[in-house]
Amino acid sequence: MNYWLMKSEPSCFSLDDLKQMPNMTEHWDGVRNYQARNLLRDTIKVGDGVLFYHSNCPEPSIVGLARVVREGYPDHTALDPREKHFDPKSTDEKPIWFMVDVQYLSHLTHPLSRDALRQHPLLSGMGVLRKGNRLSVQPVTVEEWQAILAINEIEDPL
DNA sequence: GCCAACGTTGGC
DNA sequence: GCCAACGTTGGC
Repeated sequence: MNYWLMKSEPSCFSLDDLKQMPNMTEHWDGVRNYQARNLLRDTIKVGDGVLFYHSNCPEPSIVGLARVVREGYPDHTALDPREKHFDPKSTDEKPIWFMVDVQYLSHLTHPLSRDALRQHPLLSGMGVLRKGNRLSVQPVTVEEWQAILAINEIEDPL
């Protein structure tokens, strides 16, 4: 069991959007960074926990929880020329980019802003706070996961 | 909108 | 293989 933080711009795809999908599930497509790709393809497993992070918005925050319900498979949006994230180097035979499916679990009653994370002794070291960190999928420790659950007074949903 | 940090590209 | 130029990310 591993834990991950996934970033999304709420103007593009928010936690509410995920909740409103059929089965509250959506594929996490469009990642075009090799380090994140490797995680999506090789490391992230069904049942892993996901912290849903809103980036590039007035108050960037961890806003909710999700879980992985399908493991790495080719990102079809890389194969479609009409798609924004189309990549001509990726093919059906040799896909370059991968995605997983994530399912909505819950909103946090106390979303955690960057300031809130910085002020918490167990969360101030989180990767998402590091300067220049642009990884859109990044690992979270079990301590960080549990601290966030404790702050929100919720049982581990996984 | 600004700009720093980072990844990628491509000429050499 | 180096490195400058460029595009993107993302906090502020």
